[in-house]
Amino acid sequence: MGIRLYNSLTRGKEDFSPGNPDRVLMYVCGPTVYAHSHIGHARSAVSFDVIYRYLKYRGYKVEYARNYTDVDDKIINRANEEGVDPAELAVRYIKAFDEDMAALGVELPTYRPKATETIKEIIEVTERLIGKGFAYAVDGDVYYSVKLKKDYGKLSGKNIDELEAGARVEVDERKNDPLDFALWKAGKPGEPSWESPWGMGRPGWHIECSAMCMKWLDETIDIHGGGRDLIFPHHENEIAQSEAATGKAPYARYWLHNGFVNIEKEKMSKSLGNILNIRDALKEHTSEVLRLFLLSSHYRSPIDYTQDSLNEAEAAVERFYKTLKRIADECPDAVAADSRPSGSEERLNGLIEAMDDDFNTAEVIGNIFKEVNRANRALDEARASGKRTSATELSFILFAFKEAGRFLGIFNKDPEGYFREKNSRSAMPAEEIERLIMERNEARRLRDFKKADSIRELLLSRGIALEDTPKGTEWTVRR
RNA sequence: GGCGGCGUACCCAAGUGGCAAGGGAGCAGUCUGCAAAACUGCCAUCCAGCGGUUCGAAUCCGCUCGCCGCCUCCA
Repeated sequence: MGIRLYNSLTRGKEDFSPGNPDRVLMYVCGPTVYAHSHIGHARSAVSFDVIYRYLKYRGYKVEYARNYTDVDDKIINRANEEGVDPAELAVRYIKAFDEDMAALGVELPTYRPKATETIKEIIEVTERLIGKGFAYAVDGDVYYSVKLKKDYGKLSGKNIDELEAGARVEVDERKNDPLDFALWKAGKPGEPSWESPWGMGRPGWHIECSAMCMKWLDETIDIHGGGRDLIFPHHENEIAQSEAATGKAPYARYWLHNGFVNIEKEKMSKSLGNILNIRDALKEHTSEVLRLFLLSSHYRSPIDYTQDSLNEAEAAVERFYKTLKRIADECPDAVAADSRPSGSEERLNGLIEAMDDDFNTAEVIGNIFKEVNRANRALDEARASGKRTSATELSFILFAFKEAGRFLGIFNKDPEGYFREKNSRSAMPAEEIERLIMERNEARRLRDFKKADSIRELLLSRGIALEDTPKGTEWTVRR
C-alpha cells in the first residue's frame, strides 16, 4: 500500500503516483505580503509542511516551491496608505512571514521564489500565450481569453456560460469577454513597473504562479496546493494559462486544498475585525500547541479556533511530555536503547497507514495517545509490583513517538527542554519556588499538614502547581 | 441562482460496507497525610431525520431538515 490522497480535480481519493519518485514536484501558493500573516496562513503552511515532511519520510525526493506574491494591488494600496515604497513593504512582510514560519517549526521549502524575481519568465509565458492565440494585448494590458479552452472550469466545477450570467466582475470594455483576466497590467505612475513588449507594467496575479512553477519545477508537476478559496478563480486560471501555454495536461496531477480556520465559529474577516495573526496567537500558546491544534483535525476540514480547543491542545501536549519525562525518570534503559529497536517497525504500521490515507494526522495523534496510555500503564504496573519496567516495550513506544515527531513536527522535544521552557514563564522566581517547596517538605516531614497545604495553596494562587512524585516534589506553571 | 462541503456522545474529533479511535469535561474507584499526576471502570444498542440497496451501512443511493464555503486578487 502506498499513499492515497484526495484530489480536488477529480473529487476523490487516488493512489499517489508521481511522474518521478526521485523528483516529486510540489508547489504551494504562499502569501501576498502586505500584512502580518494570520492563523489561516499558518494552517496552510503547517498542513503542507507535514505533507512535505511525510513524502520525504516515505522515501520520495521532493522539490517543494512556495512563493511570495510581492507585487500586487493590495501591496501597492497598503504602501500608499503608509507612504512607503511597495517593495520595502513587501520585504518587511516577507521577513515577518519567515519569522512566523520559523516560530511554527515549518521547514524551509526547497525554493522560495518571489514574483518580482520572475518577471522575465512571466513575460515569456505571456508571449507564448499571445503567440498561440490564447491572449491579446490592449493598451499595455494583456488578457487571457477564457473562452478558447473548452475545459475551463474543470477544477472548480463551473461552466463558463453560468459564470457569465452571474458575473459580478465589473465590465471592462477593452476585454473581449468579461471573464478574461489580466496576465499583464499596464503600469500607472508611481507603481512598481518593469519593461515589457507591451510597455512598462507589472504581472497579473495568476500568471506569476504558472511562471514560478515552470521556472523552478517543471511544466507538469505532481502536487499543487493552497487554501480552499484559491480553487476559483486563482487555480482555475493557473490551470488554463499553464496548459494553454505548454499544450500539456494536466498541469498538476494532484490538487490539494486545505480548509479554513474560523475564530470562535466565525469566519475571519476584516469586516468582523477578528483576524488572528500568527504572532498574536504565539503570545498565547506555544508553537507546539498551535501545531497540535491544527493537526488534530483533517487538513481539508474547516476548524474552529476557540479558547476551549486550544486549551485542550495544551493539555494534550502537557500529557505527552509528562509521560515522556516519566519514561526518562523511571526507565532510563528505554531511553538509552537503540533508537530503532529491532521488531519495532510493526509498531509504526498504524501511524503509516493513517498518514498514507490522505495525511490523516488526527488519527495519528489518536494513536499516539494510545501509546501514551500504554506507556503509563506499563510504568504503573512496574511501580505497583516493585519490579523494573520492561525497557523493550517502552523503547518501542519511544520509537513510535520519535518517528511521528519527524513528520508531524511536534512531540520531538526532550522533556527537560519542554518543562524548562514552560517553567521559564513563571511569574515567581524559581529559587523562591524551590525555597517554598523545601519549607513545605519540612512541614510535611513534621506532619504539619496545615502548614504544608497552605504553602501549596499559596503557590497555586501564584500559578504554580505542585506534584509529589516518587522522585520528589515537582512544580509546573499552570495558566 | 450555480458549484462544493458538512451534520458522530456534554465539548473537540477519527472512522466511508462487518459488532463506534483518541482527547477534554463529568461520575466512581486505586494510589496519596491531603492533593496532583497516572491507572481502572462508567459515560453514543448508536452515528441530523425518513426511506431504499445489501446477509450486513455511521459508511452506498434518494428525499427532507439544519449549518458552512466558493462564485469579490480572502490561506
